[in-house]
Amino acid sequence: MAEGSNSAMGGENLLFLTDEQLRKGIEAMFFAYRGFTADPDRILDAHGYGRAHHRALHFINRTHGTTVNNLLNILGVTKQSLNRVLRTLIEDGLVESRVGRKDRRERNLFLTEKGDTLERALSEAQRERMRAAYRAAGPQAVAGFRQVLEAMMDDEIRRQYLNMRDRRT
Amino acid sequence: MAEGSNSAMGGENLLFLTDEQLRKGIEAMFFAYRGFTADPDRILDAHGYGRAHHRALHFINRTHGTTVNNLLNILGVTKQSLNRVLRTLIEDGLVESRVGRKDRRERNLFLTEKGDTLERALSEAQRERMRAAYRAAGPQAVAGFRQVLEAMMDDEIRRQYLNMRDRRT
DNA sequence: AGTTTATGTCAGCCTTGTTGACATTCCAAG
DNA sequence: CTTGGAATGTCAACAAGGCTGACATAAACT
Repeated sequence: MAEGSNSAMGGENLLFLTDEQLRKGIEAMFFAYRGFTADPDRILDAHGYGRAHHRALHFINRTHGTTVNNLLNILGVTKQSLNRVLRTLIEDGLVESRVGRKDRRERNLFLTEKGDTLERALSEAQRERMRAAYRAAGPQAVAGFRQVLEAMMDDEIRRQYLNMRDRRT
Repeated sequence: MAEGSNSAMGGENLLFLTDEQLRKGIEAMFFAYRGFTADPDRILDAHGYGRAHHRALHFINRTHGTTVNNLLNILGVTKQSLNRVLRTLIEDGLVESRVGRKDRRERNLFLTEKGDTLERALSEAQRERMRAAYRAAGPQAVAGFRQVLEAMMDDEIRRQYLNMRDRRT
């Protein structure tokens, strides 16, 4: 089923992909990712946090009340690594960890107002860059952008990604 | 094609960009980048190298005979950091450092055959994923993908990126 | 001759990833 | 009710790869 999608373009020539073009795409990913993280990095730095904190804040905000285990799966790091970050966020009063009501072994994670404020600042910086890029590239491009990115994810991850709010545009 | 993309082409054009959509794009970047680096990471690991080595190999291959300084600009790290990586690559016989002919203070960097072999293995893994993603998404999407990524880079970087072989598709 | 540039290198620090070991809590199956 | 195992937290140790600062050379420039 994955095949046959080509026909969509009226039998158009199906991607002549030279190594050159592919390498160019690879470089585009590399450089764009740098830009993508540059703005939040500056804000984080001013607060004494790193990218790991940003990721935690982002996904806690995304899925209010998520458990630690769920967060581990999404982030793809070890619990020890996440825990270090999480601990400082909790100590600093950005994140609240509540004992689960159904299963009291679990902890449900929430942003405090303070945490929400920082998350908002970080994501606003990032959204602003994304918005600008989208504007510069146009609507057609935006659709293509998402399609390629999604196709590039590992299967397991893509499922999680698609299940995260907003199913399909 | 129906030019102008959407319907509205008037003044404040197109793109209703909800925060939701922007956040979704941000997550797509995050997850896709993970997939993007997953395959090379496995190969690198087997050789006892890390992502930093991959980046060095990639750009030395891209611009044969580049100087250390040039590489520093492209990679955006300190010379100490690059040097650590470069030293092991030279010691292991993957990279050759020749004294500059015009200016003998400079070192020109080249991949040895061994270095070329590894670079090829790494980039082939990455190109394969990129190729698959492109195929799955279609030609339109590919163009859009590159456009958005380029718009997302910092200006300075974008210039370097565009000047790197293959000027514009 | 004196200054600047390109590179290398030593030392030390930080973040964020890893493993392994172990304690605690507490759900759920027997 | 006991117990196995899941979910979580935490301690310790280590590695990669960023960073800064200081200093050494050699070559080029003025």
